[in-house]
Amino acid sequence: MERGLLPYFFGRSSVYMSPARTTSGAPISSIGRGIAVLACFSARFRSLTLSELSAKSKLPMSSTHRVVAELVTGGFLVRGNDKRYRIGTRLWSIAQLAPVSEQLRERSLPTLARLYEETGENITLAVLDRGQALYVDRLVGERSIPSVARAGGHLPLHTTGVGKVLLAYQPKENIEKYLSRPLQRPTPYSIADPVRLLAELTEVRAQGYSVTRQEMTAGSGSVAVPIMRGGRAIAAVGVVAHLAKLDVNRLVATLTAAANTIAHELEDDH
Amino acid sequence: MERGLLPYFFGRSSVYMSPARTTSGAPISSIGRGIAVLACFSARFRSLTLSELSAKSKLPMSSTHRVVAELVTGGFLVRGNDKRYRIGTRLWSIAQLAPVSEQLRERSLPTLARLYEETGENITLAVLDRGQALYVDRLVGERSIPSVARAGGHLPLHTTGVGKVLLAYQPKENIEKYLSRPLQRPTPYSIADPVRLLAELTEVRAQGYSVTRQEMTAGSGSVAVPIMRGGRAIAAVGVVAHLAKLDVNRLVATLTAAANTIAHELEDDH
DNA sequence: AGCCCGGTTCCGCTCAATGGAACGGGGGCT
DNA sequence: AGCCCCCGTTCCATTGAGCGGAACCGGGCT
Repeated sequence: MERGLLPYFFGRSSVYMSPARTTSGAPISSIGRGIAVLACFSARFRSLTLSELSAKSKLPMSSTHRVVAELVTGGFLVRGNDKRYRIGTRLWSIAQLAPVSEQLRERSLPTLARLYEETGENITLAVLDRGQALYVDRLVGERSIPSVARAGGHLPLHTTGVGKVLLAYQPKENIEKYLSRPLQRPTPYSIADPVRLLAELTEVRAQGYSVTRQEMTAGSGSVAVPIMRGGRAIAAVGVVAHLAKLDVNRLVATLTAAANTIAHELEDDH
Repeated sequence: MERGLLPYFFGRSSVYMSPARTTSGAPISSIGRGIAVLACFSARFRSLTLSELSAKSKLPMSSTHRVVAELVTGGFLVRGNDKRYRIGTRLWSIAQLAPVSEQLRERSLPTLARLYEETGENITLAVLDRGQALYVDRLVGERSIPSVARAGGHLPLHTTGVGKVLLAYQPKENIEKYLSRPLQRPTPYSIADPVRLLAELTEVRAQGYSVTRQEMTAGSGSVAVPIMRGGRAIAAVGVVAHLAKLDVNRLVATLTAAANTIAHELEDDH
C-alpha cells in the first residue's frame, strides 16, 4: 500500500526529472497526438513502421506505441502482414462522408468518366483547399502521361491548370495574398513572377479557361475550366496531356460542356 | 491562491459525486472518444450539430464540445455556415492513402469508367470488410436506377451481387461463420435461408459470377464477378440495373473482361 | 417579456495519459 | 555459432490534461 516513498539513494527514480508532458515543447492534446500520427502518412509514405511514426511525429516511442494501438483498435490504422501500419478502412469509410466526396466527387464522376472516354487523357477534378489545389479525383489512362496529381493530394495553384482557374476566380484580396508569398517553381517554365501571374489570371477569368505548358511537369500541358455555382468557382475540371497533343480549342469546348453538366447536377437538392 | 477548500456548506460542490470518467460505463481513451465522435456520421447524417453529436456519442455536452473543438483545429471536422459539423478535407485527404483507395480504387477507375460507358448502368466495386461488402466506388448514371450502394458504405454480403461473389470465394469456415448468424431480409426476395444460400454460393463459385434479383432493392437486379489475385477474390465488380433490362450473359462477358483487366493492372508493383 | 434550447465557459477534482527505463527477440554481420 | 544492434513491447511512478456538473449566454419562438 505504501507508495511514492521509494528509493532516492540508488539510481532509478533519482533521475526522474521529466514528468508527464513537460519535456515536449508543445503541449498537444491526446486527440492532437492521434491526428499528428495519422498525418505522418503521405503519398511517399503510405505505410510506416512504429519507429518511423515515432520519428515523424516527434513522439517518444512508448507514447507512439500507445497512440497507435488505440488507433488500431478504433480501425483507423491497420497493421499488415509486413508489420507496417497503413490507413484503415474505417477511417476511409468515414472520410467518404466529407462534402467534397459525397457531394462533389460522386456526382461528377459519371461526367468525368465520359470525358475520359472522349479524350482518352488524364482527367482531374480539384477544389481550393488551404491555399492549394486539392485533387478530388482523377482518371489516369494506361497510355496517358503519368500525372503527379493524386486523388487526395495537394498541388500549388499557380503551376496547375485547375489551380490557376481556382485562383483566378477568387476575390481580389485572396489573389493578392497568394501572390505576396514566395512561389515555388517546379520547372523552369513555372510562372513565379507575381506581375506576370496576375496578368495571366485576369486573362483566365476573361476567357473562361486556363492553359499550362510544362509549368508543373516537363513535357506535359493542361487545360482547365471552372465549375461555377452562384457566381463562384467551386471546383475546376481539367485535362492533362502530352504538350504536343494538347488541342486547346477542342478541349475547352469539351470541358466547358462537362463543367456545365456537373454544375447542373449539383443544383439539385440543398 | 487558496484552492480546494471552498464551500461545503451551501450547494455547489457538495453534490460533486462523479469525478472524471467514473460516470460513463466504459472507460474509453481520449483517442477512442475522438473516433467515437467521428463515427457518429453516417450516410443518413452527413452533418450534425454539437448536441446531436453529444447524444449519439453518449458523451456529456462539455466533453463533446472539447473533443469536437480539437477535431476542428486538427482539420478532421469543419463547421459550416449553418453551424453544423461535417467531415473535414484533412481527414478525407489522409484517408485517400488507404490501400483500398490508393491501390484498388484509383487503378480500377479507368476500367470502371469504360464499363460505365459500355453499359450505361450503375457500376460498383467492393471488397470484403468486417463481414460486409464495402463499396470502394460506384458510378451512377442519370438514367440508371437509384442505387443504395454508396462509396464508403457497407451492405450485407448475401443480398448484393458483389457481396455474394466475395462471400462465395471465402474459405469454408468463414462462409459457415457468416451463415450461422441471423441474416437480414431487406426485401421478400432476400435469401436468408442458410441452406439455400450455401447452395447458391457453390453455384457462384462454379460458374464464376453471381446474380441477384430484387434481393436488396425491389425492381432491380445485379450481376457481379470476382477480381482474382493469387487464387483469392480480393474484390468484386458488379452492375446494378432494372430487373427487366438485366441481360445476364452479356454482362457476365463484359464484367469478366473488365475484372481481368483490373486484375492485370494490380499485378504491377508490389 | 419570459421561456426554452443549443452552445459556451468555468472550475475543482482526479485518474488516464505520460515517457524514461528496462526487457525481448529476430535478423544481419563477423 | 556468437554477437550486436535495432525495432518493438512492457513496466511503472508521476502529475497535469482531461473530465463533467453547473452556471452562463444569446437568439428564436411563444
